[in-house]
Amino acid sequence: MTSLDDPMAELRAALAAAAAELRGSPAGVELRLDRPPRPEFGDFSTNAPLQLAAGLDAQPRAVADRLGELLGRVLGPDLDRAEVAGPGFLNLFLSDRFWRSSLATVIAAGERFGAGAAATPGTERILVEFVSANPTGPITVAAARHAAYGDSLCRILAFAGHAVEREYYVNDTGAQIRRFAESLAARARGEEPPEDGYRGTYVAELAAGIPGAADLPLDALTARGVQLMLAGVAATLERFRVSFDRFFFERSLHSEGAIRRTLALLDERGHVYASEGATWLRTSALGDDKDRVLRRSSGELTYFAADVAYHEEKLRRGPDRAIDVLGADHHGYVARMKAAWVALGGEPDRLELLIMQLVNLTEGGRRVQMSKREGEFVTLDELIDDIGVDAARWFLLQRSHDTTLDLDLALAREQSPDNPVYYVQYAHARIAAIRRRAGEQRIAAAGAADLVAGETSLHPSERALVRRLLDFPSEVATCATRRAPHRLTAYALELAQGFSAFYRDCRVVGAGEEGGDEAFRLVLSGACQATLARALDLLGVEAPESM
RNA sequence: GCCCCCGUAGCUCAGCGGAUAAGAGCGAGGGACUUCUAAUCCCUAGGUCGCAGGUUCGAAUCCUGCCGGGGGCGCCA
Repeated sequence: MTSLDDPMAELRAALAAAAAELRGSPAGVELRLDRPPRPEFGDFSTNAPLQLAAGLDAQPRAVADRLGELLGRVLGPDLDRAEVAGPGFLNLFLSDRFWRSSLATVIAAGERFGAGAAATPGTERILVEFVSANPTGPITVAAARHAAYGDSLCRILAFAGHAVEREYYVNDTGAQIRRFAESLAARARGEEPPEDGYRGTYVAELAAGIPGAADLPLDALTARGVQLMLAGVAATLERFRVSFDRFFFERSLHSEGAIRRTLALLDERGHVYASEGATWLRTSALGDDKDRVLRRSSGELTYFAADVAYHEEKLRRGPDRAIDVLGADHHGYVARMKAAWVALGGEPDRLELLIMQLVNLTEGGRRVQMSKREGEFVTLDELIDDIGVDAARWFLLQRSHDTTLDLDLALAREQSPDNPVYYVQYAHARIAAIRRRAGEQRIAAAGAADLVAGETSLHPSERALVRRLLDFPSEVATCATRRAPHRLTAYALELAQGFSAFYRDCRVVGAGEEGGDEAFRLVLSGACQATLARALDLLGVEAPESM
């Protein structure tokens, strides 16, 4: 997106131009345009005078005065007035001409509105690994949160202009897998799984789906079981609108000697030593609180060793950045992986390890129990059957990834305005209804109209709605850089609220007779609908035409 | 023993790379419109931003300590 597609970027540029005139080159200072809490403080406020005053050795309020004048010259009729406030803030009141031409800019940008926001800091090739749940059982609600988060993050990063690769790491070897296979074998023979095995009923069902399972060698049964389980997992994720570019199998690291090569490489670089019969990686030299075992005294490789090799492989593929979305139980693992990454020659900042917090399901305030041990856990399939994909994704995305999330099934099921996802979808559907009512002719006429030339004074609800629309590009950029899809749920809700208020105050179809501007309102509704649809798409939630 | 997350209105939570005067939804109370989808909107009440220090012209936001809640780790995967 160029600044020509983003009215706020143009406004910021105008501010920078005025500041530059005051001071030459405003290098090193961040000139911010904030949204004041109340309309009396204007449409936007800036701390620029405070920032500039220090370098100019002048009173901030005097600087604010002069900046206001300069800005008036740069913005011309777009600026209604500028007021100095507090210690040296400048409150800006934009004119209807600004709102009108801004809407025209948004419409001209079309599909590009809000896209490519990452261009300024630079686009990157980003490898995102998420879910990576062991193929020993169905996707749980905790993993569902990973799926929703990782997928939405990828959508946002891609929309912001990055090249994103989505990857699922499959732990298809090791002790857990062995227990899984043994449980399958037991079920196939009609026996109970071993004490430390997997006891869920799905194991028996899976075993029943493997011809001759009771007589297969354990290796073959393992391969078949993992394959079937993973197919089920992928199908569930597909249903949840989550897809991957690549499933990476841990087994391939063993069979192709990648782990051995990685260990040799680390040894060459002097990061490895032997002690107590085990082989260790000296992670403590790189920020970890102790060294970590790569090969146990028994000769067995650790899970960590495989993961180091996996990251060596990632590093060799040459992405600008790798993001690992990990479970809460992996937080102790962050320091050692980061150390390994650096030992492998990676730049520390190019590996991001994001820790997801847990999900609690509640039902009207009561906690719903989830116990994987007993095989009585809520699966993603069950969650989708209960509340639907849209509600599930929305509620799982609503909170920051690093905070514990309570999902109220009763609320998520509800089809009422109390339920935010329905509220937002309803606003979208309602706009669709208005446009159907208007008909193609009026919409075409509105599209051809000169919005800026409109004479009528805008209703406050119209201005407020345009302003919320203009927030979209920077909101997307923030969501991308802070890896924070949850902010988009808040934005979508605010935009929907803005539309609902506008809808109440302003007749759209046939507005001309009541003093409003039908063309402007049709175009505004359309832009609002498109932006709601885009925000929902980035969250992986559908935007219905009718409800 | 070590580590992570959280503590903001009655409830659920945004905000937390500092900045004028703290936000939303639900719940509570009051009201509007009788429509282009009432699956709506507006107003009111309600907060020592866990506590105590510190940095700063300025802290819910950054730092330190403490208290309370949740969770994790310690050649498991």
